[in-house]
Amino acid sequence: MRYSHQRETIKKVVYGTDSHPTAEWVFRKTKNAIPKISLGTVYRNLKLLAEMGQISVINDDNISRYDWNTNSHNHLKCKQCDSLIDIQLVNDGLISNIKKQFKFDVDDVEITIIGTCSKHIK
Amino acid sequence: MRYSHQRETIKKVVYGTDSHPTAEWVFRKTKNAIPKISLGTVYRNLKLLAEMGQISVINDDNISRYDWNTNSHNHLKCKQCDSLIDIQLVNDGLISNIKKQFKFDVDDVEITIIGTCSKHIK
DNA sequence: ACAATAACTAGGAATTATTACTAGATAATA
DNA sequence: TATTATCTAGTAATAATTCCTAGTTATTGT
Repeated sequence: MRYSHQRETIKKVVYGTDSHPTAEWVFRKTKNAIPKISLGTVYRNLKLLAEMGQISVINDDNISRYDWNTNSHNHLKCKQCDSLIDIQLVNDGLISNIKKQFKFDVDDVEITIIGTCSKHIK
Repeated sequence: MRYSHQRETIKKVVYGTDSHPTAEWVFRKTKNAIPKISLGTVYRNLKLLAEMGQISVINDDNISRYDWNTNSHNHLKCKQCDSLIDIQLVNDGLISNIKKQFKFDVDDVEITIIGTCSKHIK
């Protein structure tokens, strides 16, 4: 893998936000630094960065969002403002339980709590 | 809402499988009964059935899959065979914990366990 | 420093999943 | 059974993403 200015910039953009941005958002943001960058380049490099384990991909309502936080963690998703908030739930026992109960080898546990965040509870 | 033969057939197709099928799969299956049915009709009716709470929609790797089981439940997702298996995890306390800790009103808890199912563990 | 070259990019075309549109068909109703 | 509002087939449009290609750039050996 060769160094690329585009890829480094894209990575910095993703690392610079907690908003779990879409490819489109990363594209617009990266354009500030590299006006001639193309959307395809953004997609290709987001994919590469994910494959290298430098960012992670979140599947949200059939569109991909990206996250600098590659540690296993969970999300609160607010239906009002569509924001994703990182949280850390402890699943001690859950994984070994699943393994025993279903003979299923667990790689990751994805938990998304859907609801209304504090800003939108009236 | 008027009765429609197409919609009833689509509903039966979804209710007839545990495989969490895609729209495309439902389309092909429904064609056996109604050869002239169109893909758009399948999509429209899957959406209507979901809005009426008669089926539920699962977001899997940026494509929608449908489920007759509308009770809140969780999934084991096997990376090898791409199958989704229904499971029921008890989250006693989790919801009230989230509510207290984050002032977040919980509607639903989505849990997907990613890994390898018994068929593919060697 | 320079040439060779493999990897990378911009730009646009292609693909995939899904939704929108419209003229004609059909279920409900009176 | 005539009316009408809803539904369908077929097709066009849209959105997110990937693919393709000629030209550009980082790297490596000289």
